[in-house]
Amino acid sequence: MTVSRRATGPGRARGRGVPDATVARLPLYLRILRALAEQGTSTVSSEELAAAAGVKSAKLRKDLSYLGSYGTRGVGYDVAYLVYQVSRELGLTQDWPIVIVGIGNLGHALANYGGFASRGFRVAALFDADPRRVGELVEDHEVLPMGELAPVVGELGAAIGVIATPAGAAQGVCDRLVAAGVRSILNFAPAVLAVPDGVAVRKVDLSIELQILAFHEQRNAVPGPVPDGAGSGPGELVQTGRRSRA
Amino acid sequence: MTVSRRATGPGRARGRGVPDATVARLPLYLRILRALAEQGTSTVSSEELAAAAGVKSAKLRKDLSYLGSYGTRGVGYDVAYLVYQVSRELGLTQDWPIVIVGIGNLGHALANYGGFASRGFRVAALFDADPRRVGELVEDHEVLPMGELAPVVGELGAAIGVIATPAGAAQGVCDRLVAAGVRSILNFAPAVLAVPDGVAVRKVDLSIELQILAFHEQRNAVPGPVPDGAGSGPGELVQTGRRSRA
DNA sequence: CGTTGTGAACGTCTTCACAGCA
DNA sequence: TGCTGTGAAGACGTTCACAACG
Repeated sequence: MTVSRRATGPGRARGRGVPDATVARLPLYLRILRALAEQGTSTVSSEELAAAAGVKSAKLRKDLSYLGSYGTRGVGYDVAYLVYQVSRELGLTQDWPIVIVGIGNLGHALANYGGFASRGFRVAALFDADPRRVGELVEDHEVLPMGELAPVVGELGAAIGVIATPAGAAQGVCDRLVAAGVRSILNFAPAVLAVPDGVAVRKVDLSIELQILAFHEQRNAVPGPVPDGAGSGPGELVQTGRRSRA
Repeated sequence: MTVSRRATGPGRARGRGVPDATVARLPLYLRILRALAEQGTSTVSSEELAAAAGVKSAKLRKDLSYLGSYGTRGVGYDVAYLVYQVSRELGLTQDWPIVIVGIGNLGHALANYGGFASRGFRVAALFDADPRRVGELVEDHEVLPMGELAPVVGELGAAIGVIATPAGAAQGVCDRLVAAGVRSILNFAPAVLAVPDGVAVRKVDLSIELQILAFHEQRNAVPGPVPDGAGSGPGELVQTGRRSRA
């Protein structure tokens, strides 16, 4: 499914073709590796790194093995080297200008979010359809009218767009982003977007997340103590039980 | 993994034990069903509903089959009835008071987010550690100091907590929420949380979402036109290609 | 000796294809 | 006839267990 090249014959190819599930975990590993680097740790074992990420060590080793053989047996992984390799695999060695459409409460929060810049993402332009919001200054950026979207996206070479509009406006905004050349979209609007082949969409739906938790609560409220163990991964329903500090 | 009861012997049990992947899609189906109901549609086929959700019809039918046999062969599903059944399965027939900790940009946006109320979630209290924010009025709620967390959570009977603090504060806030009786946590802080067994955590990491899109961009930039088809589901890397309107 | 890297087993999720029913 | 519900097959992801190796 999706987008990664499942390559060369059986058993997944040499180097190319990182599984989706692995790609979804790499940013987490990267965050932890960076924290380790900052605190001066130069080497880390799969056991330690896995514990910090909340996954099993075998999973972590298999994930990293798709990128190459970057560890040293009997020793572990060199933190700085691994940071570089993971960053490169994710395409974070370059700068990604992003545009945000819909500068309401959420759009504001996203425009101000500090976590982007440190990962190679630069909020390059903000757009809103509401004339009353156009011209407003948000974090060094003037909110632009929708008419400016195509020319500005083209000029910036922005490949990633964020939709933070109401649901009703999302598809129209999506179409305009795609027409302007955006090929990756992060959608916060509670709407299913239709896009042409070759355009990637990821969605974040806050209400859906809560509903999944409600399911957990309801199921747990009925029978008594929780009967299961922990699990991990991006597709998992919920994470439960992580005894000690990460 | 996780939390749902995988029950009664082989082949998954009668009625009980909805797979995680299915649970994660139910809120999406529910949203579409509600929209259909509002526009007066009384019956829908698996094909139509699946198209609107961006999944294959067989997947949708299998998903719904875990809840019971609520369709009519040769006809389809009764929209209103299905809305009720899905809501019940998700535990949305009751009201869920939620508390939000960390009323910065994101916390503000969450407190104001309209999508919660319509799904049975009620923002019941807001907390912040910063004395300058305490007392502030956000959407009918006065921001409370952290000292109030335990008593207020207990009084409200809040089972779901949202963490929107900086990463460094997340684990401490999490511990206090758990101590106060919260059993489900939605974490927006970029931190891996350690929780005791029986507490469910779901995380939303905005920066991770962008990094996954960056991976897609980088991979696509190299070889040329996108070589794959579409896919769907909550664990998927990215959704690509959804030709027509949903 | 300790830790990585990985083949093989296992479990889960998706898709196919069609039997079964209204 | 048309659509649902589902067994079976296949794809994917995780875990185990150990060979390979610094």
